[in-house]
Amino acid sequence: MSASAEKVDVFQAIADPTRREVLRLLAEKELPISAITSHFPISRTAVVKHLHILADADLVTGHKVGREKIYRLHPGPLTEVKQWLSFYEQFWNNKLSMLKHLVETDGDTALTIVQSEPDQTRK
Amino acid sequence: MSASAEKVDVFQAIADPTRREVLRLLAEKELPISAITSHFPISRTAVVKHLHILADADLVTGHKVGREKIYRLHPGPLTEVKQWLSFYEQFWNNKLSMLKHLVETDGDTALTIVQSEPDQTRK
DNA sequence: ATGATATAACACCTTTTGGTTTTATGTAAA
DNA sequence: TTTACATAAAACCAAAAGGTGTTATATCAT
Repeated sequence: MSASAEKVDVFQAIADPTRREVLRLLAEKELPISAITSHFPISRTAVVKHLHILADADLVTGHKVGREKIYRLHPGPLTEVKQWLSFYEQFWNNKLSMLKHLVETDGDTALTIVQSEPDQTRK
Repeated sequence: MSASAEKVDVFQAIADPTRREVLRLLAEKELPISAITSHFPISRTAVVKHLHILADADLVTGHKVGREKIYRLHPGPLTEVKQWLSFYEQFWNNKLSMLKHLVETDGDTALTIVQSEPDQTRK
């Protein structure tokens, strides 16, 4: 519920490389707009727009100190991304990923496991 | 190195809700374009564009079988997102996050811990 | 061969995005 | 009280995003 309160999706907020870089900067320490701007080749106005988007996604918060507006990282919403990702981790954590997921979620799957006899041709 | 080979950033690829839904569908099983389209209220052409973006981000692969083009999930590039996220996990895993990160990464930080004298005005 | 199906390739449209410059406002310092 | 600084707000712009419809091509089934 900042100035705009327009609810930006966190996935969209982190889609832009400049905004990700802003988050990285703020991870080190909170910074006023001018300090953030000095790290980029773009105008202050453009940086402010990015900050508003990040604020609307609740990824940063800003508070005024004197004539400066200090922005601070607020990483909470990133948990949504983490949760989303966790669903896909099963697909690279083991080779049987697809099959495993099918078995676990689709009760109607008729899955026949063919148990091979021990190889008696050897020895 | 698909048809377009235009290298789409994975963060941008997953920014769109429709594309995330496509990934979720393909997580269950590989599907032809028509089957994917039937899950959305948008045109086939629009779906194909989303698939191309996902393919350019290497998140899906497509192969032709007869007259159908079958798309399959290829979750590998999501590790990039996971790595990016892991950097920020420290910020919600413990309360001292900001300070801890500063101490660990900035060797030049002159951090003075002011040890207060026991309060002798009391008692 | 013919017709239905599945995709591909275009051309086009509207809204959003990421950027600019300009103008105004509040605060600190001389 | 000027002057400089830091931000805010507004108008504007080009390009990209997300969508549409049309047309063409390849394949499967009759």
